[in-house]
Amino acid sequence: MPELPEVETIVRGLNEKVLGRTFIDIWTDSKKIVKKPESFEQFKKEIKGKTILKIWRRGKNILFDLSGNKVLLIHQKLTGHLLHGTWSMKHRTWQPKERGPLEEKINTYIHLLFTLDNGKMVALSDLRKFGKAELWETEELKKELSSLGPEPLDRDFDFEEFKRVLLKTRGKIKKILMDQKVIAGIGNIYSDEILWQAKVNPLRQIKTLNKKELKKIYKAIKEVLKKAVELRGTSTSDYRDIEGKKGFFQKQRKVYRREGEKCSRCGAIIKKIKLAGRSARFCPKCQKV
DNA sequence: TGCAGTGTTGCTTC
DNA sequence: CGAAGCAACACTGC
Repeated sequence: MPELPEVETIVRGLNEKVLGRTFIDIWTDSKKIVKKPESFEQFKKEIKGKTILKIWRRGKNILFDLSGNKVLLIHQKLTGHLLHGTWSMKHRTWQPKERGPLEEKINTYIHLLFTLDNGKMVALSDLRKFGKAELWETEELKKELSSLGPEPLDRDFDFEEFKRVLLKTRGKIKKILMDQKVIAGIGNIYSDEILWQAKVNPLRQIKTLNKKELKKIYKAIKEVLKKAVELRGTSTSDYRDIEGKKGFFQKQRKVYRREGEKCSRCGAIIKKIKLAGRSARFCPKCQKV
């Protein structure tokens, strides 16, 4: 569900709430969500008593640096929500900042619940159960994460680095932008928005892009992602932050889930097509093939 | 009613 | 090798 800006918002929120806290208990109703170590019991045993030193992000992965050289990795995939608050297990209820039908549902889909030493909790709610939690040794995790592409908002992700990673690949630009091994953190929403801003058609083959177009895509990556982080992510559907609050980027998205509407730049009708098994939205007039 | 679609990833198949 | 298809799972909307 969440891409880089949403995950960044969650990480910032968690850093404000749970830094220095110690895990005292873990509950699940769905042991399969824990992928590493293999048994949930082992996972629980190893995390209990560990203190949270720092929370950070690599691509769309949320990482809790723990005492004892361990790292807890959480990936929310399509429908995960990582939340902070207090729940009564008897009623499985949560008191989020906003109330509504989604919040009620989020409560029912809580499958992993960490209790902290101040009585607060961190919960992973996930309708489709694609999300995962893993416990790694710090050194092992470093190797695991090294297969990801560069962080697009890092200062050293400059135009040269962008060209270097992009021109190694072949295929359609939209698919490549979403490839986590090429650049980390971009998914369906932001690849659509980036390509609209750069005026590049999602079907364009990498090898046909000229320098001017590459430059525009590079610039759009930085600008769109930065803006989306500022606006705390996109909630066109069910994305929420750790307190249950919506983001604001949906108000200024240009193409994502806007098929049939007029392009704000040229007035043509936004089109939706199938690309690499996903839907892609773009303006057929200002993003010509 | 039934089936395509949904923000992800990784494995299998060709 | 790359590209495509699909599975993991559950719900919504046409």
